[in-house]
Amino acid sequence: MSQVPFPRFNARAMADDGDDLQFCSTCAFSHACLSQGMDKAALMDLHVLVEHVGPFHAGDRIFSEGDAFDAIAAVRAGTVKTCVTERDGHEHVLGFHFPGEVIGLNAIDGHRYPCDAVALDTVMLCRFSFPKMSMLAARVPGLQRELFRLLSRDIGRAALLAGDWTADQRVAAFLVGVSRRLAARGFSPNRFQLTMARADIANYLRLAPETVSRVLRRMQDTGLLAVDRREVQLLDRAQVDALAAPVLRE
Amino acid sequence: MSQVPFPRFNARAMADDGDDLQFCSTCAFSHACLSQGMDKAALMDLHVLVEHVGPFHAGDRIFSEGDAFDAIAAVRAGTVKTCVTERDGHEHVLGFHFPGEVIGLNAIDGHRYPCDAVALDTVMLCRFSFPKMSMLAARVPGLQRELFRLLSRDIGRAALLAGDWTADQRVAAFLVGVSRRLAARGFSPNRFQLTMARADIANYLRLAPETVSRVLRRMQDTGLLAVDRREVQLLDRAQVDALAAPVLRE
DNA sequence: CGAACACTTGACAGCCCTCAACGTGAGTGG
DNA sequence: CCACTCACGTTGAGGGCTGTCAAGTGTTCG
Repeated sequence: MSQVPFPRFNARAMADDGDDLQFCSTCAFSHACLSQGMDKAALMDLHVLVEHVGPFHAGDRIFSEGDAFDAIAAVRAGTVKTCVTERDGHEHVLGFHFPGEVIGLNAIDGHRYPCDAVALDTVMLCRFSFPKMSMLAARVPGLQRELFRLLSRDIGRAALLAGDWTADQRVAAFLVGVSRRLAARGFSPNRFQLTMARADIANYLRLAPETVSRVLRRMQDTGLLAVDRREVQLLDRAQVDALAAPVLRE
Repeated sequence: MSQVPFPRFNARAMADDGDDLQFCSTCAFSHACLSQGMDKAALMDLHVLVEHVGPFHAGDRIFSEGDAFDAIAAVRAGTVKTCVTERDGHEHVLGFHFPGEVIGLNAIDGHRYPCDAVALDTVMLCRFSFPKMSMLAARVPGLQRELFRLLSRDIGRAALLAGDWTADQRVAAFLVGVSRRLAARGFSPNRFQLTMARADIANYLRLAPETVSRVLRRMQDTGLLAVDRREVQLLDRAQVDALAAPVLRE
């Protein structure tokens, strides 16, 4: 759990990046970058803005609550957990962030990060200076739209788990959510590895770890899925979807 | 519960508006409008953008889930409830919006309103065309910053009630929140009228109406507050604050 | 005055948390 | 190769908070 500063641009890391175009296609800003409306000069400006940082390793702190905010970041590889720590030391998991997703948006108001971000495995990031990005957004309507859209979407997402759902509905919604987000990156939607511990899942869903265990056991016994340690296989996708539907509002 | 379209600018209503400057000082965009950095021409542009709409009356629908999104609105007077209706007809209250606060921000992503907005009493609004406001924001850095800030803040707010708090903590946090927001508009922080029904409060807090009743009764019995129908008086502010503190992260 | 509605109060049950013990797999050192 | 350790996960028993159901009270409005 070593403290790692949010490092600046690392020339060595970038040299290893491989195909930048392919990278962009999975990035949260791909819509903005690749939209036909955006002129070449602006696109170049955005790419110059990017700083590739990492790797972070499991347990590394990417930023901490209270740190001065000056950048948002897109996850390029790995999984990031965002959480807050109560005064009594108890931790609240706010969310998990997979490749292509953006962290730090909730820090714009307040100019400080309102939560910690922790790497769950080996994480690579693309860092964007927010002041610079704001200036660019003023010149590039497509980028401004994209930022507004990402921010707006997170408002709705945060409200999803606020309902008074049962433990089964919550777990099902979590699994469906992970499945969809991984599938969007080309992974198998019905068989995947969870990168986070049971305790993290439980904490995120506002359940006890024991309850998550019991729900997974019950779902396995009824043939909805197969679980082997952190590998999950959705056997009866229709049933799981049906359980998750009210939570996801479908 | 009559269906009312989101009306266009009403010249008669505006004629009754009184002091526009005072109005602006309580508006969510006052920071943007009154900031010294904003040039006169841009300020005028923003004012021209405003359409005063209303009045809406208790039960009137301001917009409905699925309506095409083209405007956000600042509440000028009254209280607005935002909510979604499940397939089974059950309603989920997402939030209450007091004068000076903005509704519609969560509609930017998706281009449709993701929830209903209902007037709880007599409501007056200031309507801003979002496409026009975006264009203006590109020219006026202060306005773009303000929009980013409002969006970012709502992400954090939505996550507040997602924790696994007790009924007492939830009710206390609700009362403290209302108190602060009303106080910011110049009302008494320790004695105020709730504009929403118990059922709406309970629904918003994910509790049963009976539980809200019981908690209020208990708090009254222990001297924390006095309740008379919808009038609430905070008698032991320190205790109520202490109960609400973990929910509000203080 | 009566009806509709909002709110309150009480009894009971159910879901999930807490506490405790046990099982399992990965890493380590002998 | 095996024993040990430790973190993680699972399983079981019991209790508390809150939801549900039901009935009663008070207020507003026609």
